[in-house]
Amino acid sequence: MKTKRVSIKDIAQKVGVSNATVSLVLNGKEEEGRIRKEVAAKVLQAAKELNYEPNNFARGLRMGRSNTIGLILADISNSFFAHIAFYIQEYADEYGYSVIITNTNESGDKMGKMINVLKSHQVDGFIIVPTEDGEEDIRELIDQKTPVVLLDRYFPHLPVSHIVVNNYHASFEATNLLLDSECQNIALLIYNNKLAHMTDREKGYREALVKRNYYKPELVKKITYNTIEEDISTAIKSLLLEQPKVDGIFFATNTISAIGIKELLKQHVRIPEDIKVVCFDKNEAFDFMPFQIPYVQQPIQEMSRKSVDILMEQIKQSSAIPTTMEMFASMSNKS
Amino acid sequence: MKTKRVSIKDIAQKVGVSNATVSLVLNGKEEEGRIRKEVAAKVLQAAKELNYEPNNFARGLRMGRSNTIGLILADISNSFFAHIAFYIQEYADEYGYSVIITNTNESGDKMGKMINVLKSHQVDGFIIVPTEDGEEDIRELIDQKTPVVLLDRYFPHLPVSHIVVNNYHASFEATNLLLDSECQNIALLIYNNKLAHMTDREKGYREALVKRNYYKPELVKKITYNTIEEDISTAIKSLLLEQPKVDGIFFATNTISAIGIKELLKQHVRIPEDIKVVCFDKNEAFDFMPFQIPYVQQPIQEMSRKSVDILMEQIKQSSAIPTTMEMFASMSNKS
DNA sequence: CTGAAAGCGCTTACAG
DNA sequence: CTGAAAGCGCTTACAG
Repeated sequence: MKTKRVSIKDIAQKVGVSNATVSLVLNGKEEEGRIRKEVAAKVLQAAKELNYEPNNFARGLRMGRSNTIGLILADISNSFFAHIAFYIQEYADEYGYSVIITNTNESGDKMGKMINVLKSHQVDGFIIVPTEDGEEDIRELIDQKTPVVLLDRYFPHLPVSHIVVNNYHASFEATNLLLDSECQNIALLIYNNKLAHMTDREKGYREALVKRNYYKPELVKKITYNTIEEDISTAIKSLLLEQPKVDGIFFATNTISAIGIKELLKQHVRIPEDIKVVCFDKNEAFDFMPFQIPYVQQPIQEMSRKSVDILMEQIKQSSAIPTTMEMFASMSNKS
Repeated sequence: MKTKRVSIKDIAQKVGVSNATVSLVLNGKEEEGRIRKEVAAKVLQAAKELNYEPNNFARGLRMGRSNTIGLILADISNSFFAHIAFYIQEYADEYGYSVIITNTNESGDKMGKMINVLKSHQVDGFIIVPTEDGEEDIRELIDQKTPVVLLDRYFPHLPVSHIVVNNYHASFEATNLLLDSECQNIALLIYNNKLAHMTDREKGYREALVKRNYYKPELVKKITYNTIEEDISTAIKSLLLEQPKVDGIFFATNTISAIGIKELLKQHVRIPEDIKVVCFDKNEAFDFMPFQIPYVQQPIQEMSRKSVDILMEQIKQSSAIPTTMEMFASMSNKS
């Protein structure tokens, strides 16, 4: 059994003042409440002695705010998102906010559920990496005027703040990198997924190739998240049979690249001699390769910070216009 | 501005019953409160129509429970811990609990701070991967009778539930694996850290070697977390100068192994021809190596589940005796 | 079978 | 400069 909580009342009794005075002092509003310095000191002293800890429930109930934000990630075990979680927590802390992190595993059902869980915890706002079929859930949040910022992914028709990289541009650059190294038959492995950040990536790839007349639709392989291993294996095998030979591959995500490169090695493809490779996002494993793998480097830290900043903005002034930030990624080999 | 919240009172008014009735129905206590079926149906109907969402603050304030547990990790960007977070969230959900995840980055100061943050959120209990200097903070929690379960690490003199693998045994086995492959000069890279799980690992290594008269203290290299890159690089370089030549290395953690292997490759050491390697915990990068790396495989999923089970036990029956579980890790190459 | 009422701990407008 | 009091939304013992 927890020992009985110490409440403001206990402090008030001990010092011999009213609850109001204690509350004012504890919240650093002595000025405003014009409390005498000595009284304030006594209160603080007593609070420390009694080991007082505020009850956030009572406070939240009264104030209608929780000083907590909900972070909904699509896959917490992906290092890209794990780092995002890490930074967001850091920055939120600077605002005096804590973060409840939850995970959807790319399931739309779970996203709806997580939103409800977090709502019932009275979070003041959301930072969400939405799932493919999550548009309706996000729309509901907006309708309810809940502060929300989307991160990494967005829905083009939804008036909601979002922080993303310019995926089109990043993919265009990544593809150009392959073109510049003399590749002519460049494949793309990408999720079979309607989210705009994904279609933007495909578009960047396509336009870079079209521009040089190298675009071949049959070299675009779509991967389904739930059957990722098999799909990638099948895709790679089929690409290796193509004529003329595939000499470059652009992997459109972190996870796809990890599995894809593994499969290439398994098929005894030499990188980069046989096939050159470019990836979206870094994978830790790249460090261990005997060859260098260029990748699109998203500014994770800045994205995290901005998403917190914008959310705080929205929480403060409740009528905020959606703010959108598109950041530019850099290529790992040029920095 | 958020649209005004729908409260129990609104439902009560709409249906024409009292708050009590609504509350009973909403909590599935119609039986207990012997509410008429029709009334219950009406209430549920109205709740749905009004889009009612319970206010957890009011509930928590009233009940003195939050149905939330606090998870404090030492390093959320380490995939070992990221997976733990993932599973704990899953299992907690089965109990109807949500999880607030926070991160200490191995800093004891931050751990104390996080405990306070979570307390102020009225979590019902803690699952903690403690930092080296966190013993006092944990002791305080115990003194306050707060339900707490330590995970992955523990303090031998603290009467507190903990779930760990038998680190001694796992390291003993790992070292034996090297011995069985004819290694005679086996080095250890391990954190310079007094936590029992670390010293147990060193002990397992040492005793396996002592038993065969191969123990050489100079082959044990201590790494400091904050200067990990330099320390490992220095350690590896110095090991490569040893005579007789080092022919095996045991890396005592996930992160150490990742950086250590990177350094070995950089020094053009061939694995396993020149030096055989065994690691504690899997690193994703291992999949990409042209060689197999045996590693100690902790039962992450079971550890996560047990830690939730035990915490729930403690939360329910508040006087619970500390429960300790020591699980056995397996070697990756034997399963 | 259902309602009226108390109270969880806090903050804040108001009165003095 | 400080206190008394209301009220946030819920649950639950009690009365009927």
